[in-house]
Amino acid sequence: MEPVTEPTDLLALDRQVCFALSIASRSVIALYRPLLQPMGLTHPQYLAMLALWQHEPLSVKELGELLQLDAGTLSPLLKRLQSLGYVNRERNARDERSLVVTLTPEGRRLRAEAEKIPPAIVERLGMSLSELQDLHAVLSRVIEAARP
Amino acid sequence: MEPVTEPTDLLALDRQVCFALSIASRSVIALYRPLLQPMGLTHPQYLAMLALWQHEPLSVKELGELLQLDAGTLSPLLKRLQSLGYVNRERNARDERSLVVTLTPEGRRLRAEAEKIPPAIVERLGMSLSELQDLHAVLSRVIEAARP
DNA sequence: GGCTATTAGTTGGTACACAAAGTAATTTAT
DNA sequence: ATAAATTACTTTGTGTACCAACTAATAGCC
Repeated sequence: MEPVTEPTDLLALDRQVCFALSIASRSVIALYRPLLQPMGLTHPQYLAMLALWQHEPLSVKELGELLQLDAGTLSPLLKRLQSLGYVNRERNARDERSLVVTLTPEGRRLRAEAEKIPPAIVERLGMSLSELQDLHAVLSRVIEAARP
Repeated sequence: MEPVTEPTDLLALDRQVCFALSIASRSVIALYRPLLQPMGLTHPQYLAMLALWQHEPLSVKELGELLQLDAGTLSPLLKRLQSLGYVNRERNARDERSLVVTLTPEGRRLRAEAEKIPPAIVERLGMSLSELQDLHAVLSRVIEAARP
């Protein structure tokens, strides 16, 4: 019987970048889970909060551009953030189609808590900052390269 | 008004590795979508097929270890692969708890089609092989570092 | 001004991903 | 040999992701 995986096997699972990307993404998100749980946030919700802490107020459309998510994903996510008491959702008086998403005082307060997270993750990963910067740089290249 | 994002802002969206990881993963998967669609596969299903082409037969447990997915995710995914006619699912005669997942002739045939995908993706990304290898290496480090 | 096209969000459908509860088969410990 | 613990998988519930269809509001065009 010939070897199942030849040296040149293009389809070998362990050499697929897309496979490594999926697993790395899920693995790192899993590290956030216990840290986010006390705030009641999922990882995508945390990313939305990051965007709001930095750029509030934001419309659903703007948030979608920042997070590269479509409105169909964000719409229910924002409702959950609202029912958690972290954001307000109201129509834009100048353009009733548009939704203005803002932070509640509670949502703003959460920022101080959230600031503990990045260092905790870096510590948990135990990778050097320069390596993480490298990673960030390559990922940015990939994101740019994959842009439609 | 003070600048929204200070140079040292730990929470700036665009410097979060987890954010770049999520988007890169979703962006790359999006490149696969049009290539997988003719075969009727989603990206997670494609990864399961990769694992099977390389290691068939596999139990749900083994597949879960390879793909780092739990049985609750794989169970319905495999049923869909079965209804597509690509895999068989039958109980292991030696241990009735265990499911033996094998490829159908149709599933095995699909491999030839699938071999066109990796080069097409690499071409579409337009990144050098060495850069992709770097990426794969860093991602492997991250996956290892994040292991529980 | 009124018709058309575009835009912003919402809703519903499919498919993960993960946690937790449930089931049936097998191991282990007594 | 049997009760208890473990294991492999299934099922259910929640929350994304993405697509497509839909609604309502605005912008463009004549």
